[in-house]
Amino acid sequence: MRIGELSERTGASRRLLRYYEEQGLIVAGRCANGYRSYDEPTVDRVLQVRGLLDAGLPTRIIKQILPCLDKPRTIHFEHATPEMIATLERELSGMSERISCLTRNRDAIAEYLEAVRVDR
Amino acid sequence: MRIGELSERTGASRRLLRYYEEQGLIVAGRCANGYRSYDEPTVDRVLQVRGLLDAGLPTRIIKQILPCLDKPRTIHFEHATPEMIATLERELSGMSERISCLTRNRDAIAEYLEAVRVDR
DNA sequence: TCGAACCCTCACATTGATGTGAGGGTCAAC
DNA sequence: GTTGACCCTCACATCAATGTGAGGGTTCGA
Repeated sequence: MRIGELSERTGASRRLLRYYEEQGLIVAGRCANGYRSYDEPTVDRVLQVRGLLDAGLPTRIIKQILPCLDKPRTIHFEHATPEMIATLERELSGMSERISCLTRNRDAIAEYLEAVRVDR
Repeated sequence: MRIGELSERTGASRRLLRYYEEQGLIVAGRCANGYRSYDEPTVDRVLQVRGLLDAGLPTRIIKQILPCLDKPRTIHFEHATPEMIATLERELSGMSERISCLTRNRDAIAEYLEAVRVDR
């Protein structure tokens, strides 16, 4: 699959896909003519990257933890260095915090909407 | 309270607090000498702003929705214009999506850590 | 009255994630 | 063989959120 199709299927612009590659988040093969070539799993990969980015993780961290998260869920122990684990733990608690904060605020908004709706 | 204390109590740099003010996210009174002066509730306000920012909302949206979210939980109906409600609904679903995405990824990380830990 | 520790504004720098455009190949169809 | 839809690299632009520093007041205690 070339970049155009990947872009369409993931919703990420071509530019962005090149950026992700530059950042080491995805890999692309090259055709004889220089065109990037992607395989099927890359679609999921991109979606996951976008999810993590959206979660507020910077590319540099995503790049680190991505190898642990790919499906099929093979556990890659070779990545499980102590630093890696520490990073994951840090991100894990950061994400949990973010989730609860996000949830709190979402609920507050929902509650507000509820109140406003009832009152109309 | 002056900016230094607010900074310490919220963890936001002085610079950042001035920025938030510039963006209309917080308000500051002024002492006779020109120093900014904050009241107690501003502490919570700043924390909430940081939460929302961290949740991925841009300052421009936060500024819009903040009036609806302040405690004490008075519902300000005057803000409940149709556009406001639409904005809130959009953000609400965006946040929900983000929450589930974040949760998925967090769980994946947790699972991985679990597996690695057990194996040691 | 001096210095430390505050505060102010202004303004330029940076980082991360993107957009956009220039200049230029590739390829398939017509 | 030309056109249109792709692709490439390079590089500059932008936006939000910050940092940083210059240049300069204010307050307060020793």
